[in-house]
Amino acid sequence: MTKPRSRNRIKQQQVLNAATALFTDLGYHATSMARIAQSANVSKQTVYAYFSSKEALFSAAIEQKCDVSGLLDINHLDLSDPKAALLTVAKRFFLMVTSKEALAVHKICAYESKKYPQLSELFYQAGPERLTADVAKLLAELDARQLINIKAPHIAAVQFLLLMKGEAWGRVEFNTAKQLSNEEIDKYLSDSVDFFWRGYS
Amino acid sequence: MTKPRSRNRIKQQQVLNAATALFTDLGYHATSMARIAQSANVSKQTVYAYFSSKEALFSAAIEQKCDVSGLLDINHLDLSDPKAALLTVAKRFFLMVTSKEALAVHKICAYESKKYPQLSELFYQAGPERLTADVAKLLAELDARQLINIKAPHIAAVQFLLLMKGEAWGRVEFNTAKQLSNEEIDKYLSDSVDFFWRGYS
DNA sequence: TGTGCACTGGACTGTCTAGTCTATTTTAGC
DNA sequence: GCTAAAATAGACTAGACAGTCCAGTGCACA
Repeated sequence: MTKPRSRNRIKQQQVLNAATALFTDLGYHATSMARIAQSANVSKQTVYAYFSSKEALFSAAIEQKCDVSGLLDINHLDLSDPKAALLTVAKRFFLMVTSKEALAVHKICAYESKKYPQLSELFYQAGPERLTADVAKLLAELDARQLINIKAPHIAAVQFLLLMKGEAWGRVEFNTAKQLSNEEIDKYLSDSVDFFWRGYS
Repeated sequence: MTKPRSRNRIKQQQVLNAATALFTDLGYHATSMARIAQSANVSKQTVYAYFSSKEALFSAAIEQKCDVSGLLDINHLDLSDPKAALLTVAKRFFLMVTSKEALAVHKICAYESKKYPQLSELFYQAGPERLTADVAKLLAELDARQLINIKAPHIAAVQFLLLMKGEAWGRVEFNTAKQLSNEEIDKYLSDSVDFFWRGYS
C-alpha cells in the first residue's frame, strides 16, 4: 500500500499540501488522518496509498516547509551602502521569521524534536544554518571590501540574526496580548543594525 | 470532587511535581492521567480530587515552572568591573536558557500557545519579560555610573539577552547532532560581551 | 471505640482515531 | 468500448485515554 502508483501525482501533492496546512495550523496530535483526507478532497484510502502512516506523512509535510534557500537573496544586494544592505537583510529575515508558517514549523520541530530527531535536524540545517551561512558570506564580502572589520563571519552572522529577532519575535511566538507596532519594529531593526555596525567597524 | 479537601497538601504537591516532570519530559498529549497518578504514587481518583481536569493540572504544572525571578541575581554583582559583571550575567542566562527544564517549558508553552493563551502569556511575563527587566535595570545602573552609554536600557537588554543565546541555544533546542563545546561557548559569550560593550561605550 | 474523611484499586463508559477491509465507481490507455 | 489500475465511501477493528463510579481500607480525632 505504501507504493505511490504511477498515475496521479496531483493527488499526492493535494494530500501533502492539506497535511502541511493542518499540521502547521493545529499541530500533530490535533490533526487526524480523516480530516486531512477530507481537506484534500480525497478518500482516506488514497492518503494511505501515498503515505504509509501518519508519521510518514507528517515528516513529508514538514520537510517541504523547512527550506528557506534564497530567502535573503544576498547576491543581489547593492553593497555601495553596506548599512542599508544589512537593514534590507534584517527586514527580510524578520518578516520571514515572524511569518505564521515559519513560526508554526519552528514550534512543531522544536516540540517534536524528541520523537522526530531527523526532522529537527533537517529543519536546523535547511533553516537557521542556511540563513547563517548566507549572512556570513555577505559579511565576509563586506570585510573583503574593507567596508567592515569582521574576522569571524560565522559568529558575527549568528549575532546579527539573533539581534534582528528582537523583542517582537518572542511576542509573536508566544502570542502575547501586547504586540509591537511596525514603527517600533522598524526603529528596533535600524537601531540594531547601527549597533551591529558600531561593534564591527 | 474538584475541591481540595483540607488535610493533605502533601499529596497535592506530589501530584503537581509528578505532572510537571512528565509534562515537561513527554509533552501534553503523551502524558496520561493514569501515568501521572502512578508516578505520584497516588490513585487516579486523588488526582481528580485536587485537579478537576487534565487541562487544569497541566496549567498548574507549567505555571510553577515559569518563574525565573532572582535567577540573574543582578543586585549582588560587583560593578567595579562592568564587563566582568556582564559576562557573569551572560553565563547565568545561558545556563538557564539551555537547561533541560527551561527548554521544555519554553517548547511546550510555544507549542500550546493557541490552546492555552493565558499560559504562554504567563510564561512570557514570568520568563523573558522578567529577565529583560532585570538586565535593563543593570544596564541603567551602569549608565548612571557613566560606565557605559545606554539611553534605551530596555532595548539594549533585549539585544544583550538575544546575543547571549548564541548558536548553542538553537542547537540545544533542536537537539542537533553537532553540539558546541564548553570552550566554544565560553569564547562566544566573552566575544559577545566585548561586542556588546563596543556597541555601547 | 466509633464516626467520617482521605485515599485506594479497579472496573467501567464514552469517545476518538490510526489503520484496514470491502464493495463499488471512476478514469486512462489501448 | 474494454480492461485494469486508481479512487471512493463507509463500515469496521483495536487500542488508547479522560473521566466516573463504587466498594472497601486506613487513619484521625472525639
